[in-house]
Amino acid sequence: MKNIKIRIKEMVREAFNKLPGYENMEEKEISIMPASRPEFGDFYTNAALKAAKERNASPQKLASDLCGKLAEMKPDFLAKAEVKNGFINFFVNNSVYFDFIKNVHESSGSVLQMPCAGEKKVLIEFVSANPTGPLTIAHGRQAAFGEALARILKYAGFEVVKEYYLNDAGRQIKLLGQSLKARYMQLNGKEASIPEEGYEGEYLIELAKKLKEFREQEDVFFDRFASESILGGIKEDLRAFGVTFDSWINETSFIREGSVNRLIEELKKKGLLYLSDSSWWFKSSAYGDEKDRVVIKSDGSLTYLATDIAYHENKIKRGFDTLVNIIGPDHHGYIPRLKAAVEVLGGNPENFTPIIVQLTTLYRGKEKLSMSTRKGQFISLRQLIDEVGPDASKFFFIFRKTDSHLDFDLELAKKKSLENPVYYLQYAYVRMKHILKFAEEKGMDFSGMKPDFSLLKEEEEIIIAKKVAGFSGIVESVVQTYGVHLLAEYLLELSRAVHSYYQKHRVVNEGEKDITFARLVLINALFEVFSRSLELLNISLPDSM
RNA sequence: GCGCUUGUAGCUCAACUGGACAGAGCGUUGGCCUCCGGAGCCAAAGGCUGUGAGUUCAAAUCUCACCAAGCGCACCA
Repeated sequence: MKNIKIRIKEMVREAFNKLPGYENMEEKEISIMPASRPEFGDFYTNAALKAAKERNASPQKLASDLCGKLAEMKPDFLAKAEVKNGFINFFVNNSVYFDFIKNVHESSGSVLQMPCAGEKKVLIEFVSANPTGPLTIAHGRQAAFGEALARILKYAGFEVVKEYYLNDAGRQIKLLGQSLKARYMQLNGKEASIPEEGYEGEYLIELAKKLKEFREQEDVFFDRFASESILGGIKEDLRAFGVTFDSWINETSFIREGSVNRLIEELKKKGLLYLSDSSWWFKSSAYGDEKDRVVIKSDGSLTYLATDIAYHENKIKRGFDTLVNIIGPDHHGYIPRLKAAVEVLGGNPENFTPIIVQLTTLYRGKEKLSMSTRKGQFISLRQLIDEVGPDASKFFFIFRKTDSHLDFDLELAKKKSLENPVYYLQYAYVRMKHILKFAEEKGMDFSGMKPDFSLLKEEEEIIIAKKVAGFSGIVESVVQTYGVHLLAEYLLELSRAVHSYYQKHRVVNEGEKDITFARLVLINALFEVFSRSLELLNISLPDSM
């Protein structure tokens, strides 16, 4: 079944076509939006206001002309359309929503699977933390968001690849190796100190203990041992968190294959690199960056930007239409130069989509937990998972939009009360399951029956039917805006609908088989969208509490 | 000093990208347990959208200037 919004849109377009001077309205000129209050119907459009302005006409008159045409067309799904203040309000027949419920029932939910995105390849690069320390909660939020976004885009029909870019070369790894070596020496009773700007976290002491039985080692050994062990820990944490990657790609591979050097020569030939102060600069300022950036330092070594350019060339060559980079706010200054790189490499800068995920502040009740990565005082993602669990963590990370700073209260996340939205969700989920199970246990036989939705007249039942039908619209909004939190909010709305309905009306009544069946079908459809939404957000809920 | 993000009910946050009287949850106050799990439901109170101007039929949303918080401003990532 076609999305009700699309059907209204097509109808409005047709009505426009019947009015002289308004033929061939552009796609974006007609937007159909959910109404904000009941007296405005189910949906409304401001198309008349916009179109009239463009053409210096009276919006009121245009709106009522349009409405006249709509009335002539008499679409079966519309109860009425009326004009108010130049807006056109649409009142949809409730039967449309129940038809949809019926479809969900008959297809066992597969009608909910509706690709709406068209064929497009999307690369989502996220987390990409250096293997120099355990993942932090900042990475956790990025991981939770990236995974959910990937699932939703895939659901909508995109081809999606989740990728982790591994900085496994360079100064940071050296510093890490030296820090580990210092810890190792200390454990063996020798004088040694962590290098300037080195890593002081306790995790290196733990790692050094594992090395205790080894003899004196070369520096390279420490570099490799430290980064490989830490990477192993990162992978374990991600597994515990339920986040997976389709592809791991190493910085060193671009250096080893020579693609960095080749690319640098090409850019030199194109005049995009120049020599100054015995180092090579990328002309990023010509593409919107505030200044040019060094790619080869005066000592001859490469900056990270050099390999990043090679990496993004690689992304483009693999044929992705959209490049999503999920990063923390501390890297936002890096965006203009990467965008410049994408542009000179022949990619479309419009499709380069950086998403900045703002920081999370942890609270324990009222107490703010301060964090410093360098000193090694922080709550790692692993500690968070151990304390509040992966599912509650993921929900809290996801249900705020990415560009707002997040306050995460550990006490709240663990509370078993309705202050905690995760419990509210769980309870709704369990209630639905319980109803369905209860009905089954009663052994009522519905075989051969068709649900009669005309029996469902309660306000709460109509609300549920509308919410279920709204699922595809929510998915569509997420695809357009990358606002994953919209789906989390939708889940809370569904939960509210469940609790409210449950409180007022009994679903399973042995004496009234017809209405029981219709209600069960409704609850089942609701359960179906509920489960799918959870799956898209990568959150699992227990079957009982 | 410059740049990015944020500022909305007591608290945590929405507002479908410029739409109608700015909405939820928690908290507060007052009601609901014969009956599928009351870990719930219903109702009320609560707002000059940080401040001040501007753009237009229409601004929380766009422009400018201030104020406040966070983060950046390297031949570090």
